[in-house]
Amino acid sequence: MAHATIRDVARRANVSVASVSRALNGHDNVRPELREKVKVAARELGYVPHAGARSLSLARAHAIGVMLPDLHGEFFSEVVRGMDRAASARGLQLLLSNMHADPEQAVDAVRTMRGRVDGLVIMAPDIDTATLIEQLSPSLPAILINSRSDTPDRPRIRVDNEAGAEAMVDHLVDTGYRHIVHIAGAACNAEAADREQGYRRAMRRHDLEPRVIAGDFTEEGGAKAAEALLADRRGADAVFAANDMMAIGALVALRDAGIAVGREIGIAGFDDIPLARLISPGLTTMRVNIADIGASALNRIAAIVDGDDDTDSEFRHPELVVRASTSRRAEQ
Amino acid sequence: MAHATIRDVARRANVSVASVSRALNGHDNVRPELREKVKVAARELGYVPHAGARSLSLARAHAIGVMLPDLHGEFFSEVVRGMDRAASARGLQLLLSNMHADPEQAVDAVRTMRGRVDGLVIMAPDIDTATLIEQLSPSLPAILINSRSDTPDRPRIRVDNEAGAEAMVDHLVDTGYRHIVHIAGAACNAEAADREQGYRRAMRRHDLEPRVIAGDFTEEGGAKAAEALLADRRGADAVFAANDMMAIGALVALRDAGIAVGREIGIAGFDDIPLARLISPGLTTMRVNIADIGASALNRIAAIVDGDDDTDSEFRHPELVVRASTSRRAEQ
DNA sequence: CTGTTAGCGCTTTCAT
DNA sequence: ATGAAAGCGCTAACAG
Repeated sequence: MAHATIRDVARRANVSVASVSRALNGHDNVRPELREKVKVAARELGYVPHAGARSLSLARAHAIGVMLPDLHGEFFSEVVRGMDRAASARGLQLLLSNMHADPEQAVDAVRTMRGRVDGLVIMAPDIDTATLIEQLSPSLPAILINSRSDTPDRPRIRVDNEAGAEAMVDHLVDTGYRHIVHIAGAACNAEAADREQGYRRAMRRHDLEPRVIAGDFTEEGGAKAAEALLADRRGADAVFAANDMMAIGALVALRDAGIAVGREIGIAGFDDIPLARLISPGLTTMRVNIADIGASALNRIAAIVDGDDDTDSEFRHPELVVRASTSRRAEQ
Repeated sequence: MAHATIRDVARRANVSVASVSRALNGHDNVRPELREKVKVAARELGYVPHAGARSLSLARAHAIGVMLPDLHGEFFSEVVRGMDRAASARGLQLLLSNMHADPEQAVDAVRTMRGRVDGLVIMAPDIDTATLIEQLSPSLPAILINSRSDTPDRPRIRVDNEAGAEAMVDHLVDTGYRHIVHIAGAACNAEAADREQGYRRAMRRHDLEPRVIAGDFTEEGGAKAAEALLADRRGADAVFAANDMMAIGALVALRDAGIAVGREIGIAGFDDIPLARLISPGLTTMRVNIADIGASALNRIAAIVDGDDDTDSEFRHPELVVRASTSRRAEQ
C-alpha cells in the first residue's frame, strides 16, 4: 500500500487538509479537540509527512549539502562527525557528496543539490570551485573550507597552513634536526602548496637547504617517499610530511627498514588525526582540530541561511603537538 | 536575485515549459533548433533545475538515506566510502544521519527522511529498529546491516560474527595461547553479543576457561580493559577484543606498560580497519571488508527501489588476518 | 513536434 | 477556529 498523504488524514478525521497541517505543525489556532482527532487519524494511518513536498512549499529544505574531496580515513570521518553534530543539533540533514577527482562531477553534484539543500559546505582544495559554484548556483549560500581561489565575497574557513608549517620547521630545528626533508602534498592542492611554502620559508630563515619529495597525501605516497629517501639519503635527519597520513606511511616504512624513528630520523606530520597519537612512536604534528572545523562550517552556513549574515572569513591557527617521533636526544 | 525557474527559461526562449523540460531532459521529440534555443536561454539565466520539485513530480528522489550509529574513526569512514562509491556510480545522493544513541532521535531522523529519499540503509546494532522503521514508514524500502531484530521480511546484510570469533579463538589456541581474555563490545549491541557468544563457544570447545571484561567498542574502553587486566592478570596470555579499536587501545596500553605484545601477550581484534595494519605490532584481526559492505548495501537498496526485488539476506564470513600481535614463538 | 493542463504533497493566504 | 483554493517548480499525459 502506498504512503498516506495529508489528504487521507483529512478525510479520515473529517476535516480539511489545512486543519491537518495546522494541527500537526503545532499552530495554536486549532481547537484541542480537533487537534486530537487529527493526531489519532494520523497515527492510525501511519502518516509521515512528505519532506520533499514540505520543503517545496516552504522554500526551505532544512538540509545542507556537503562536498568533500575524496578523503581517506580519519580526516574524512572527523570532518563529517563535526558537521553531523552541528547539523543534528540544529535539526538539519546532511546531504553528502564526495568528489572523485573529476571537476565535472563536482559540477554535477552541486547541480543536483540545488533545490534540495539550503546551503553548501564545500571543501575543495584541489579545484577552483569558488567561481565554479557561483556560476552554477548563484543565490545558493555556500561556505568554503580551505579553498584555493580567492573569492573574497564568499565566506570561508581557512587554516593557516603556511604558518603551521613554519612552526613545525622551527620545532624541528630547535630539537636539533638540520637536514629536514619535506614530503609535499598532492600537486594542485592549495593546502599542499601553502605547507610547502611555509616549509621553504622557514628553511630559508634558518639558512638550511630545502629538499622536497613529491607526495599525494596518501599513506602509500608517504611510504614511497620514504623509500626514495632511503635510496638517496644525503644526510637527511628529519622528515616533515605535508599531512599525517603520509607521515605515518613514511614512519612505518622507515621503522620497517630498521631505522630508529625519532632518534636517527625525526618525523613530523600535519593535521593531528586520531591515529597520530596511536602510532608508535607517537607522531609530532600540527593540530588542526578537524571535527571542529566541520562543526564551525556547518554552524556558519546555517546562520547565513537563517539570515544572520556574517560574511567575515575565519582564519585558524594550528597548534604544535610534540610526540616521540621527534625526540632526538638533546645533544644533536 | 532569486533563482531562475523553468518558467523563466520558457519565457525567455519563447516556448512552453513542457518544451523546456523535454529539451533539457534530453527527450528526443524536440526539434534540435528549439533545444538549442532552450539551452541558450537556460545558460543565460543560470538556470539549475530544482531537484526538490523534480522529485516531487517524479515521485523519485534519487537519494538514499543512511542511518549509522555514532561510529568513530575508520569504521565510519570506510562504510561511507563504500556507499558513496556505489551511490555516485548510480547517480544517487546520500542523505546521512548519525544516531546519537537516543532511539527517539532515530525515529525522528527517519521521519524527516521520508519523501526525500527512495530507500534507507540502516545500520543499528544497538537498537531494535527493524520493527520501529516499519511502523514509521511502511512502503519505504530499507535494508538493514547487522541489525539485532529478526525481521525476516526485510532484506539484510549480516556478518557472521559468531563464526568469526570462533575462528579467532581457534587461531589463538593454535598459536599456543591458552588464557584468552575477551574484551566485550558495548552492551545491547547485537554484534558484540554475537562475538562474545562465538568466543565462549570456542573456549568451551577447547576446554578453556572463558574470561570476559566489559568494553564499549572504543579505544579508551580497550585501554581501560587492559589496565583492569594488568591489575588482575590471572595468567592471561592473550586478549581478544570484540573490535579493532578496543584491541588497539589495549595494545597501546600494554605496550606502554612495557609488555612485549605478541610474545608475552597476544592481542587480536575484529573488523580489520586500515589502522590495524599500521599499528605496531600489526594487529591480528578478522577482516570484514567494511567498505564493501557499505557498497553492497547501497547497491541492493538501489536495486530494490528499481523494482529488482531480491529480498534474500546476505551472510558474510569474515576472514582471518594474522599479523605480528599474535606471533608467540612456536614453543608455547 | 509543441502547448495546455493537471497534479505530485504540502503550507498558507483569504474568506467565512 | 475552520475550509476553499492558490501555488511552490517540475513532469507527463493529452490534444493539436
